[in-house]
Amino acid sequence: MLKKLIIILGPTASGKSDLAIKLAKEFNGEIISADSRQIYKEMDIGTAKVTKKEMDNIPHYLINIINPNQEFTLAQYKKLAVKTIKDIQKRNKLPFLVGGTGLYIQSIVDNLQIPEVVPDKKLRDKLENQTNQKLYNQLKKLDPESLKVININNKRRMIRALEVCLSTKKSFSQQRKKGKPLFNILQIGIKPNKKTLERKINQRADKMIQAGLIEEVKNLIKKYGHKPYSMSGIGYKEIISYLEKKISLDKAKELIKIHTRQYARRQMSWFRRDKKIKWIKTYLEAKKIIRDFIN
RNA sequence: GGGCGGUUCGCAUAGCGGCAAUUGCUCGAGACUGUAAAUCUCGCGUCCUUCGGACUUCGCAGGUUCGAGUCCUGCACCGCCCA
Repeated sequence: MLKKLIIILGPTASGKSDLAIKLAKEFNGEIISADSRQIYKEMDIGTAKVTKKEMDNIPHYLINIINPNQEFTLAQYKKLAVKTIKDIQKRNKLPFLVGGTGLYIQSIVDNLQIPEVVPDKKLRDKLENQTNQKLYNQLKKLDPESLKVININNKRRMIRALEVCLSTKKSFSQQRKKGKPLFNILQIGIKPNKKTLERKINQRADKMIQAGLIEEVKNLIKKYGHKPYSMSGIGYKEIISYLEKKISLDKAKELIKIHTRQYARRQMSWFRRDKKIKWIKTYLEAKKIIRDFIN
């Protein structure tokens, strides 16, 4: 008998965190974050982390787990998340996986079998210097199937596919498999209407600036420089451009809003694929679905 | 009042006689298994089921031409300079 897991997902700024906290209070739950940016310590304002106070004594996991100059991967996330969820279940609490990183969520929902090939920096650098056409030709030989899913212009993903092929001597596409379900899962999605979401996104961006996003970015640059991958997130890259005097503050704000909107769109296009998601509008709807699910 | 320069798909931009018209952004749709807030693809005048075809477009009104976004004339609006 699989143990139960509730997933709360939705586009950025849709109110997932608030909803999840309320639900966790209601159902004796604890929260595991599924957010690829909130894993970083010291990146609080720009990633819209909930504050200690907002957490309202509900334990939150997988937030603030690594430094901004460290690397983090899907495979690590999956291991940590599964372990954390099981741990919560062992203590007879209801785990709530909450976030907007579609791939992270899918790794749990579909129990993705991630090829155990650790990123090989040297190989990646070497491949990085080759032309896309060359990488494409090589992939065509080693794993033609993968080209159905990877475009010739997508160097990053061609490199990963080659990395897996070369290291395992097997094709990458053969190894992208789903495992047996790990949990009995209920997926709840928040789908705000477009106008509302756009308004919330804009308001949140302005609030971030007021709350000291610029200071946060300055401090991060001082400690880690502006090169780490963590600084490529929305809200950070734009403020960096502003601090480097490439754009005005108004322009930076505008770009943050645009990029966030585009991100929300990409998230929705990811979520739309999963027909198991139950889309809701209100807390009460969510509460009812969960009640039915756990009884 | 005079002299230039401009007016092209939401915004910006190309176009100097064969064009439904370039490019970037926005916007819309989509892909996604160890970087995923990343990376990448497609679409974007209207209509037709398609390779494709039909129709309407480049400030407005005329003109030249087989053919005009492109040349000519007039008008309107915007920008800069001289008064």
